[in-house]
Amino acid sequence: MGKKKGPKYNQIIEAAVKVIANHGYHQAQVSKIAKEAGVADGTIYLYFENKEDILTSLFEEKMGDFVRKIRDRMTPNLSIEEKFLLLITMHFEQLQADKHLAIVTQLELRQSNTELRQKINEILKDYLLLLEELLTEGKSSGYFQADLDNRLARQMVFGTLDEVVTNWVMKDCKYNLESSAKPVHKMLMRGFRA
Amino acid sequence: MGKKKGPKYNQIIEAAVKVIANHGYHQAQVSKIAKEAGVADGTIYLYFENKEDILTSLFEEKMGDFVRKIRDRMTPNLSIEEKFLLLITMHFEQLQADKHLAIVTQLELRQSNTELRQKINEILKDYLLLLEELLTEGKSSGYFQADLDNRLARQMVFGTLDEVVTNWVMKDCKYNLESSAKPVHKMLMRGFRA
Amino acid sequence: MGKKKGPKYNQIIEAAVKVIANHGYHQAQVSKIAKEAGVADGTIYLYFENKEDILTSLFEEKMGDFVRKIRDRMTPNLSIEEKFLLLITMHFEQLQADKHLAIVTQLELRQSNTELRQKINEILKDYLLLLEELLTEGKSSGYFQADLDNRLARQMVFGTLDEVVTNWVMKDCKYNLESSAKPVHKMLMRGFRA
Amino acid sequence: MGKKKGPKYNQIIEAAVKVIANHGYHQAQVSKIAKEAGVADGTIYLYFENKEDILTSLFEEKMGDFVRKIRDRMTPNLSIEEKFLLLITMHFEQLQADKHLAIVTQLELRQSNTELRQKINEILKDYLLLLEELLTEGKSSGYFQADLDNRLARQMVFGTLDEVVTNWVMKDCKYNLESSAKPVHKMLMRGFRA
DNA sequence: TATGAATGAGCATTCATTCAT
DNA sequence: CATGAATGAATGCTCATTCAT
Repeated sequence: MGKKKGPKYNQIIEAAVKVIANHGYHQAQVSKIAKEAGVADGTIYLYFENKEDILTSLFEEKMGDFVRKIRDRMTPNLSIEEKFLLLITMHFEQLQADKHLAIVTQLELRQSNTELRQKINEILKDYLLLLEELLTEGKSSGYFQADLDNRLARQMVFGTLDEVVTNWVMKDCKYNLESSAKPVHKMLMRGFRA
Repeated sequence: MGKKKGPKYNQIIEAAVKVIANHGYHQAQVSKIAKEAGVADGTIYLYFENKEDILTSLFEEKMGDFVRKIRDRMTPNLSIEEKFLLLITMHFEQLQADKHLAIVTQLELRQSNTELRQKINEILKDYLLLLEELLTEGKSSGYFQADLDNRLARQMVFGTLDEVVTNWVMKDCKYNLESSAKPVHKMLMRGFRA
Repeated sequence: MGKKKGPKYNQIIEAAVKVIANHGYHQAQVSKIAKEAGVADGTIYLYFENKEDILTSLFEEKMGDFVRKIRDRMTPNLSIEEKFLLLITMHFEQLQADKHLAIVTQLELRQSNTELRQKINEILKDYLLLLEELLTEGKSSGYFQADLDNRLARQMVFGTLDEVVTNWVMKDCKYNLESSAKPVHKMLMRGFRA
Repeated sequence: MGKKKGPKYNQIIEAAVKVIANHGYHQAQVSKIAKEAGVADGTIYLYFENKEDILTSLFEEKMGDFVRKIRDRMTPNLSIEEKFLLLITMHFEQLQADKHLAIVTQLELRQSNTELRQKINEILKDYLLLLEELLTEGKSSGYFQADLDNRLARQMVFGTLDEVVTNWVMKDCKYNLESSAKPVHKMLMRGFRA
C-alpha cells in the first residue's frame, strides 16, 4: 500500500486540489475525490495509505515544485536583495498562477487536525531552510545586521508573505498579488539591512 | 436563549478553553465542556445558542480583553515606537500568560469551518484597526515612510507576530516568548522608519 | 398534584388548544403553552400531572361540553331520524364554530402516542354510548332493521362523521361543513332503515 | 442514494413493519430497524434517503400492493354491488392477513408528523380514486341514487372501513374482521341504493 | 401558590476504510 | 490492478419535569 507512482497517483492529487478548492476541506470526502479522479473509492487506497496521506502528498508534491522552481532561478550571481526579491516575487507569482492551489494551501488545509498540520510543517521546512540560508548569507556578507536572529527574521519573512497571500485569497483573489512583491520586499530589506 | 450573563456563562467559556487546549478542537464535545464546567449538557444551551456560539463568544471575550488591555495602556504621551513596543510586548505577554488560550487561538480554533473562521475574522478586525491607526499616526508624524502601504504594513506586523507566536506554541511554549518582543520590534520599526 | 379547578386550569387548557392549533402537536412544548397561558412552566404542574394530562383534560373538557350540548337538545319528543339529524348537525356545527378545536381533535391529537390515544378513546366512549342508545331505540321502535349490528352501525356513523370532518379540516376548513349534515344523514338513515 | 432495488430494500421495509408494530412508532429507531433487517445502520442509507423515506416507501409498497390486488380482481363482469363487496372483503382480508401491517397503518403511522402524513395521503389517493370510480359507475348505471354526493359517499365508505379496522386493531385483532364485510356492505349499499 | 433555572436521557446520519469479487 | 457495497462508531441538541426560593 501507498506505493506511489502510476498515472492515477497524480490524477488523484489533482482531483483532491480541485475538490477541496471547490467544496472546502470539510466537504472533501474521499468518495468525491475518487469520483472527480474517475476511479473507484477503493482505488484511492492502492495509491495512498489513508485520506491524510492524500493531503500530505498533495502538499509535498506541490510545495516541492514550489521551492524547486525558486531554487532553480536563484543563481549565485544575484545580490542578496535580488535573491529576496526573486523569492518574494515567485512566491506570489506561483500562487497567483494557481488559485485553486492557493485556496487549498492558505485556507482549506489549515482546517486539518493538529497532526496533519505538523506534517505540513515538516514539508515546509525545506522552504524555511532556504530562507535561513539567504539570511545567513546576508549576515555574513555584511549586508544584513550581524545580530539578526535567524529564527525571528525567518518568521518575519514567512509570516508576512503568508499573511499577504491569505488576505488576498480571502478577498477572492480579485486584486493583483504580484504587484505587492516590491513594497513588501522593500519593507523587509529595510528591516534586515545593516 | 443565548442570554449572556450569570457566572455560568464564564464558567462555560473557561471550560471550553481548557477542554479544547487539552483535547483539541475536534475532541471538544459539548458534553465534555459541560462536564468540565460542572453543569449539565442542557445548561450550556441556556447561555449559548449552539456549539459554535460557545467558540465565537470565547474568542470575542478573550480577544476583547486582549485588545482592550493594549488600548488601555497606549497613552497619548508615548512615541510611536514606544506604542509599537507596547503592542508587541503585550501581545506576547498576554499569550504567554495563558498558554491554554494561546493553543486555542493559534492552533485549535483555526480548524473550525469557514463560517466560524469568518466570525473570528470579524472579531479580529478591531485589532487590525488598532494597527492601522498606529501606522497612520506614524506616517503623518513623519516618523514612518510616507509611502508605506497601510494594508501591507499591517499584514507585515500581524503576520510576523502571529507566526512568531504560532511557532512558539508548536514548540510546546517551552521557550520565553516575551524576550522576542524587542528584536521583533527592532526589525519592524526599521522596516517602516523614514 | 393535578388538583383541577382554579381560573388557571382553564387558562392553560385554552392556551394548549391555541398553541397546538397554531404550531402543531410536536411543536407544542410545555413552555410554549405556559407562556401562552401567562404562567410559569412550573405552574403547569400545579394543575396537571404531566403534559399528557393537559391533553387528556383538554379533550375531556371539550368533549364533555360537546356531548352534553347534544344530549341537552335531544328531547324525547323527537323521532329517531330527527335525533340523528340533530346529532350530525350539532357535531358539524360545533366543530365548525371552533376551528382551532377542530384542528386539534381531528389532526394534531392523533399524532399522540398509543397510550394517550387509548385515553382519548375512553373519553369518546360517552359519545359512542349515545350513538348506541339511539341505534337501540331505532331498532326497538321497529324503525331500523332488527338485525343491525350495534357495533358496526356505530362505527359507520362515527367513522363517517369523523372522516367528513377530517377532510374538511385538511382542506383548511374553507368550505361549509354544516351543509353536509343533511346528505350524510340521508345516506346513513337509508343504511339503517327497516 | 435512495436507489430502490436489491433484496436489502425489501428486507429493510419488512424489518420496519415488524419493529414499528412491536415497539411503536416512537420507539422505532433506525438502529433497531437495521438490526432487525440484519444490516448495518449505514446500509439503510444506501437504500433510503432518510428515516422518513423508509416509512413513506413502506406505505407506498404496501398500499400499492393493497390497491393493485383489489383492482386485479375487480373484473368488469361484476355488478356494482359485487364490486363493493369485493373491495370491502379484500380490505378486511388483507389487513387481517398481516396484522403487523394493520397495526402500523391504522395506529402507528398516524403518529407521524404532518409532512409524512401528507405524503401518506398522497399515496392513499389512488384508493380514494377507485372508490369514486365505483360510485360514479353506480350512479350512471342507475343503481345508486343520482344525487349522491361523490365526496361524501366516498368519505362514508372510507371512514366506515377505517373505523371498523381501527377498532379491531385496538381490540388486539382478537375477533374475526372479515365476517364484518357482509353486514358493512349491506348497510353501505342500502345507503347508496336508488 | 408561583417561579424559572437547571437537569440529562436519547438518536438520525455521515463517511473513512475494508474486502470479496 | 480495480471495484463499490457494506460497515459502524460517534455527537449536538431538545424539552418534560423538578425543586430551591
